[in-house]
Amino acid sequence: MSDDRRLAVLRAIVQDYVETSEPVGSKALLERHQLGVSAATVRNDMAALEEEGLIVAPHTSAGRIPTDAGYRLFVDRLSGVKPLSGAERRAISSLLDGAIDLDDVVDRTVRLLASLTRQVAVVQYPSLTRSSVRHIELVPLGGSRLLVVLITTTGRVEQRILETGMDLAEPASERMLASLRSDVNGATVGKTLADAAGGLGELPGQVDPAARGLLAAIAAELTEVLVEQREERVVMAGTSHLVRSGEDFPSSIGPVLEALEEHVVLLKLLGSVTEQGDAVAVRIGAENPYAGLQSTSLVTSGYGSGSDLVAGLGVVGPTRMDYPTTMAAVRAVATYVSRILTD
Amino acid sequence: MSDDRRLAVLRAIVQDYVETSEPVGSKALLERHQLGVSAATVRNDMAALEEEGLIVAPHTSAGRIPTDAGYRLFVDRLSGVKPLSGAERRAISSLLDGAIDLDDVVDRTVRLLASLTRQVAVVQYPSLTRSSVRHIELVPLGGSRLLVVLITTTGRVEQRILETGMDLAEPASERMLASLRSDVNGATVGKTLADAAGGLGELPGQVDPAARGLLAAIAAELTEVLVEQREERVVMAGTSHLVRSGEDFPSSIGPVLEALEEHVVLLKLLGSVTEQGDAVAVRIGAENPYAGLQSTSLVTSGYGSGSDLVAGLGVVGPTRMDYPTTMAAVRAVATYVSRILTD
DNA sequence: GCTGGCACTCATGCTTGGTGAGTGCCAATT
DNA sequence: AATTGGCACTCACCAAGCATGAGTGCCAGC
Repeated sequence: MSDDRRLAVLRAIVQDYVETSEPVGSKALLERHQLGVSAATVRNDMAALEEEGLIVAPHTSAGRIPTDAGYRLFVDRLSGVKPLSGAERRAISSLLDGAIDLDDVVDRTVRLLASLTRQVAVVQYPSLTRSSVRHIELVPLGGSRLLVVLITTTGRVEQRILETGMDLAEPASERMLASLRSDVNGATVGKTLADAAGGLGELPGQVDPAARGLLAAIAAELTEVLVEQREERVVMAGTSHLVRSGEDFPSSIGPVLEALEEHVVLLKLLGSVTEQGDAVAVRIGAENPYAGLQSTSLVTSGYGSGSDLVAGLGVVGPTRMDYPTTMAAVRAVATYVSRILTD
Repeated sequence: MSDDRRLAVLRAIVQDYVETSEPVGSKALLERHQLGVSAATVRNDMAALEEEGLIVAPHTSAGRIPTDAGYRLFVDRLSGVKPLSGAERRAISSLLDGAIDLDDVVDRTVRLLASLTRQVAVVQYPSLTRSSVRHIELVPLGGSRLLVVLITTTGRVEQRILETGMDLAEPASERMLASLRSDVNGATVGKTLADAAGGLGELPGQVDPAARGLLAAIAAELTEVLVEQREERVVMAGTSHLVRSGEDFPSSIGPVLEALEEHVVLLKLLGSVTEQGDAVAVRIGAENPYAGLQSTSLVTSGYGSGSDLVAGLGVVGPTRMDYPTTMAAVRAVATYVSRILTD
């Protein structure tokens, strides 16, 4: 019994099932693929594949559909990554090249990915923890309020408003603020965000005692932004594509939508991806730890400027998904966005 | 024939249909409401209501359901606004009081509104056009790039990065920047955003000729932010609730999701609302100009700090909606958020 | 103007029987 | 030992038929 042919049968089953969304039987397989053997032989192979847990029959007299494990094998060993068409490449570059700032890049990316894959696209904002400080600005507002602005190398801007309890309009305060500004910048600029938080901690000894209270407040605020990275954001597009592939979800798309709205979940999923380098990662069905996403697959990739990956992006869809095409699209978009961010 | 009773019948039909989501017949009506007349009489009234286009029968031997016009009449004349329960009030205040900054307020508001109404909630960020300038800051980045930060009275921060084409690290540039900073602020602070754009236009005559080019670039950038308000943002939550009420949509929830993803559409809808003061506005079914939302209703309200309304928030759901409760929730959340923003 | 009664309509749900896709197994062939 | 053709068998699916009953419109009487 040839292992090769069995795998060829699995590949054919996955391809047909993805295309037709109907369980595929031995006869249909023979018509659409040149396997060079008879239907009975294919049936024997299918029985073996079912034995190994790679395919199942939804009911007695129906064809087979791949299991999660079947898709996994397909992705790992049976599918090349389909190259994108020229039109698709052009669409990517022309759309993303028109972006005017970081928000716009992210927005265009997520929409592009959604329409390219016809699936739900998710893009994480370039993460704070992996970028470094470019500038910190202190801006006195009216009265005693102080605006703290943090600018990162990835072009992201974070701001917090701080109640200082002292009158910032006084000349003394202004001078103090100016020196604080240069001290804080000196202690942080160029460092990664985690290091910068440390740098701030060592500062108090060197500054004017009168400014210490203020510095402490500023440091606390910045540390919160820097370390706790509360503000990690994701954007999403293409949720309406879920409806189209609604039959693929056993119960309903409700739980899926709920899971997707829980941004914390998405961040976890994308976050774990960036640790794997910039390769496209695929998580299939129950490989996924979150209840609402048990019958979905994720195709994700890290992206970012230069060599350090700062965030993840990807696509969420039914396990019955055209993996080669989706993986190609995710990879292409990730590399293109990375290139744009590097400039 | 008593007009009053006919309207009472309409009210009863709307209430029952909203609750049971099934066409309501004359018999069911008698059981659940004390109308003091017989089924036959109710049937006569229903025939009259159908004549007026307020209700329809989906097919011959079924009860009646309200038309858009029927809901309209119900909302305008037949429904009080249901007061919120104490628990709901407490939930609103405790949840929103915990917010730490503007982003967080908006985020919590939209989630709160979604879970309170069990519908899709939409919240527009406080609009630029209706707030005024609190501060403008110019921050030189590395090389020749300049960061322009705009802070509004509503606490919103907008930033743009500008390629100036000159070396900003030079002492001369620094001095120039300092004077520009005060000039620009002098010409804009305290003005509404539209007026501020005008103020910037009059500035060039008064400044150092060497700085004119830079000023023009800054002014152009700010004008874009100020006037074109490109960055108006909306956030959304509770899309999974659409699935639950899926049967209420004739075709599918697909088009609805698509329309909701088109933020421009949402902005238009919410924008037109703020012109009507802070009353709760209801748009029912086909009253709505957008194709995807023809079978949905919107319940919206303006909100904002003090007397000037700066943005809209609301709820999107099927026309078969519990209007009194939804309107109460929207109103309560709008007033509470307004109060928070005013502090 | 209201009511009870009555004939009529028609969506819905259930049962029934037919159809066919697909399978598993076996004996024959290479 | 692997492959193949043949064959009996299983069920999901569909369409038709039928019963049910909710709901209606209309009419004659109060």
